[in-house]
Amino acid sequence: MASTCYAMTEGLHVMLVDHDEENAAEMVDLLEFYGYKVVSDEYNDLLAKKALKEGAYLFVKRPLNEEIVKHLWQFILTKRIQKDEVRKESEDEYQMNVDDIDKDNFVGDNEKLSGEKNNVSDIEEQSDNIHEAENNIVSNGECKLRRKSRRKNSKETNEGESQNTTINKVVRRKNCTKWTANLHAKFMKSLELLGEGSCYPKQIVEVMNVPGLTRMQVASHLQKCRSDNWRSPEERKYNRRPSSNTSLSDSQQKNSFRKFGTMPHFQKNISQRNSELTFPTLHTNSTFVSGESSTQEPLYPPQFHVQPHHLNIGNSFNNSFSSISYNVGGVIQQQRGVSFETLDSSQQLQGSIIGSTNYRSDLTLNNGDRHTQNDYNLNLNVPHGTTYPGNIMLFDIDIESATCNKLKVTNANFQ
DNA sequence: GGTCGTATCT
DNA sequence: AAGATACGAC
Repeated sequence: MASTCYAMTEGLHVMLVDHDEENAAEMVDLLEFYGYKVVSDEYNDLLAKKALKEGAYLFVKRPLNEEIVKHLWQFILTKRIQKDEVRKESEDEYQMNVDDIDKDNFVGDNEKLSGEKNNVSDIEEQSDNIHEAENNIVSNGECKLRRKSRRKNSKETNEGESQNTTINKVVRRKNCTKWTANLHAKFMKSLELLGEGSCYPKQIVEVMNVPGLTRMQVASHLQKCRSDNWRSPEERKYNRRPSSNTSLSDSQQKNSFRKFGTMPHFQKNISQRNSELTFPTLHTNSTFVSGESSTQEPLYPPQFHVQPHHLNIGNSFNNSFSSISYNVGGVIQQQRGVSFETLDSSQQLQGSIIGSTNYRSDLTLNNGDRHTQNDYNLNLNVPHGTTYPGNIMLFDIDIESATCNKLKVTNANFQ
């Protein structure tokens, strides 16, 4: 690789989709020369605006100028640095709170956290989602250890060997997950999919397929919903509920027997909320480099429309997407375990070629032999005998982390 | 040892 | 009061 910027572009996985195979091949060559994978198509100001608004890092007019390609990484890196700084600030704030609480009790744990922070600051190798996930994992792990430790100490206390276990009683609360209407809608839809009697937190987490969202968080939310003690932020804003008569009192809960896998009984506004899950649609050809969405924004799936022959291009990025499997010409069916992105895409974009990326922890989404656990799936579902005008999008995909779902890529429709 | 539902905490 | 955590049960 002759480029001096190769060191900077090497870690950036960019995906190119173009209807013009020949042109795409050239672009691939050029971008690969600089360590990317890429594309381009018609330039459109409105589309550019929307793409940028939707989180694209850069909207590039075709043909790609070599200088732009050469320095493409700077746009991505700038965004990443900005996001990293914001994240670091919030983490510092969080760390201050933790220090206030823990001071002397959890020196070891704080050191552990500091280690995490060092990793977090490494923007070349890490991304937001994986950080959230890791933080959760660490947090949960610590929680479990604390719990076991407390149980053990409790046991010891009962046996008269230890007298003071309060040192382990310090609780470090992690940052709260904001259950937005959108996230809740996803949650509710997963409940619908799983069905009455099968609504278990673990399954819900898997179906929701939201990176960083933990089973415990879902369980907590499920508890709130089952007792009808959760309202969307909008509802909270406009009508404050008088002290609850609707939810079960503690004594009532104690007296009732455990019901496993039950679905929350309240279903209001589900359809309305579901509408928030529809994805932005563009009706022009496009070329853009995708960015990442913030954690609080709706999780739009990466979607793209390609011609079947783009799979040839796909082969060109096979090498760099070794963990990605392709499912060509398949029909997306509603089935347990399939993420909503796929379901919604199939429902909304019938007859279209749909590509979506999904990060799943342990569920198999397609029949691809190359699918392995903890991999990304890239499904290109292409109706047979259909041709489409071209479209080009650039995805910034970090294979080493769970960034895929955070990519907010505006899909485009071609008629 | 993992997950569940419920109780309790912040 | 939302969301995290603790905890006993399975």
